[in-house]
Amino acid sequence: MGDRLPLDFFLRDVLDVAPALPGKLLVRQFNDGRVERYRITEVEAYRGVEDRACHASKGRTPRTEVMFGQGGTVYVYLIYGQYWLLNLVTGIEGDASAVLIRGIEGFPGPGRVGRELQLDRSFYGESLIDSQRIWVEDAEPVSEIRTAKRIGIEYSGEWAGKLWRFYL
DNA sequence: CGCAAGATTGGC
DNA sequence: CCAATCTTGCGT
Repeated sequence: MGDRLPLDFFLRDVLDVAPALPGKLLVRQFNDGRVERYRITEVEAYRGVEDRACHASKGRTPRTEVMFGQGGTVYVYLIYGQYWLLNLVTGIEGDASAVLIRGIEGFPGPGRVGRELQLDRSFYGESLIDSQRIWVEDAEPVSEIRTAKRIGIEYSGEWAGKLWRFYL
């Protein structure tokens, strides 16, 4: 079992943080005290106000507010009225970047991740450094990280072509 | 205030 | 292919 990833891990460019996440352990302590560790298998980087695929490109709104703050926090949002998608905010204040957790071992797909982890709006802004219910732990380095285009953002023009998806 | 679209999933 | 289900940003 590794150590919890410290604040410094998240205070870097999202393009440095995202590829470092596959293989690491996403840890969740549920209400009944049960602790589960899930190996992260797939993520995507969303890089600030310039990245048209990033929600922060809409500007600072109640929804994107947390992304504009310092990294090391959780950004969750409900999509299609059904799934809570989990993002880890990265960078220094103002970077407005985050990593979408697209898959964990046994639960591929961002919607499935949120369902397995029983996420809801109360996780918005949660600190990955202090939280007693969700955090990330270090693990053995993985051999190879693959890259691909991000999924479901065809509307974002040139940004749709970036190889900002990272997976095992 | 109304409305269309959404970083998805599962079923037909 | 398409419905589910509801929040959000934007236009009127």
